[in-house]
Amino acid sequence: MNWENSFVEETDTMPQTVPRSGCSPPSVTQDERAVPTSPADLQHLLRLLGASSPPEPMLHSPPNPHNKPPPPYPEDNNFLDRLYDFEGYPTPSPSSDEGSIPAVALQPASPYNSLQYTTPVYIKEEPNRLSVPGFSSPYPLSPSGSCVSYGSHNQYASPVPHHEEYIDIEELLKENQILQESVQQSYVTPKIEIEEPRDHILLRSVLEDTSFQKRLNLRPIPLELGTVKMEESSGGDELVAPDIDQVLSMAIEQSKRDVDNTCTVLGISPDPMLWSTGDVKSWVMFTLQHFNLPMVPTEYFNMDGAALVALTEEEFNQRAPQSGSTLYAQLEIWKAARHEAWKSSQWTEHQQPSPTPAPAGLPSADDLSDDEDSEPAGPSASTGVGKAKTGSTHIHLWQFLKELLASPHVHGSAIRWLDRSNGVFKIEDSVRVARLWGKRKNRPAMNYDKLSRSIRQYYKKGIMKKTERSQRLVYQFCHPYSL
DNA sequence: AAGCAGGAGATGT
DNA sequence: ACATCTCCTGCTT
Repeated sequence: MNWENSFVEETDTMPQTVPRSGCSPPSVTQDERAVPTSPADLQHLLRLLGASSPPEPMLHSPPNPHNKPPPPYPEDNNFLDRLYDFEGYPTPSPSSDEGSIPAVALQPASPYNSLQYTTPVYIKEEPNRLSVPGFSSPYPLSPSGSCVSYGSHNQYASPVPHHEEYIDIEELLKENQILQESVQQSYVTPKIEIEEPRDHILLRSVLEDTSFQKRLNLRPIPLELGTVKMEESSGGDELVAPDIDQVLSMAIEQSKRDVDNTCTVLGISPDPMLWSTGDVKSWVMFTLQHFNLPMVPTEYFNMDGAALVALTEEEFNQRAPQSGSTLYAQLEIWKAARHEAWKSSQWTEHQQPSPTPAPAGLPSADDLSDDEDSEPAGPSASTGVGKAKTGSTHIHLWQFLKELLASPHVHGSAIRWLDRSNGVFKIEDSVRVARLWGKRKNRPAMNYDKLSRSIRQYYKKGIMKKTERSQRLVYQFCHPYSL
């Protein structure tokens, strides 16, 4: 593995011929974030149920008396910072010309259930709702954890909770596991049927039990999600029976979005069946990083997506003794998410023509998976914060390449430094790099031929130069640009 | 076949 | 105006 490049990106010190984009702090005001207080609790609930949420290790797992999160990734503590920077999260950029979000509204990936967390899970009564993770970002329904602050980005840190309680959610998790198994089964043998709310029975029964609200000192959850409004002071606290369908659909939608966002970050298809060997390795590395699990040699996962999907949990554990179960569980989530995406696409086609992912198990199309940065389909999207759609299309190619280079754990199989100090890098997977670039610039027809033409334009601009010994797919930044 | 080099017009912001 | 994007021809690996 060549992941040892753990330098700190310093794009902000680079010459800014054009303002960087997508890095302005999302000047979020309370009004903008028209999210009801109670859905914050709902988000917690969804996380408990493993609907999909980032691991948020410091928020939901281990009780940390010092309120100081452990370093997310031992090999590269700046990884998350950079990843979030890449996603348009606040980086002190002197020349941000827009307060918008990158086109790919990248959110921390996290299609992840909570099965692997055996430690008690926190549920918090958050006096300051605005800081509840997932709602302090401009992406109302998105991931949770996006704004978790590592390092310097503490302006988005979650406040110290006033009080916390533990609950035992083993039962919920068990239910969730069963639920997932059923979903997985239906993935394996996809049938053309619309059986929407017939499944999830266990989840439904759990959700219908509102006693947890009192038990956990939570605010009641008014699931008038279609007309979500922020009514902070009016405190609509009357108990409303949760609409299970909406909770479920929120959970599923969230799961799909998280998966899709990870796809954007990694440049892979949302359907594991379509993954190439490189995709599989990227996903494995990313997931291990994401869960703070020990790295394993990528050769252990030298297989394509179809082979990966076919692995049993035991086989995962053989390859990665300490993390096989987690990887396996995550893959299950991905499968389920694809299945759900496919199912919903089956009947949204009749409702309204909206671009939906290619059906899982029907890999007729290519794996472009351009659906990831779609606006949050969740209810709170109706409040008009929607600026995530067309974000940082102004980014320069050289900046973009440096972004990729700055996340070797994520993109190391696509592009990596050969000589960091001299700015020499190599594109290992030209197709993927071009695909990522095309997504970022919203240019679906982008390919490496065009991308490389743009790189060549940099020769006479003094941004890049030819390497001494010309090698295929090897380029070199001119001095100040490589810093 | 894939990549490299560079001209030239088109395009989006 | 600028930074690509797109298409192209010819060359190299």
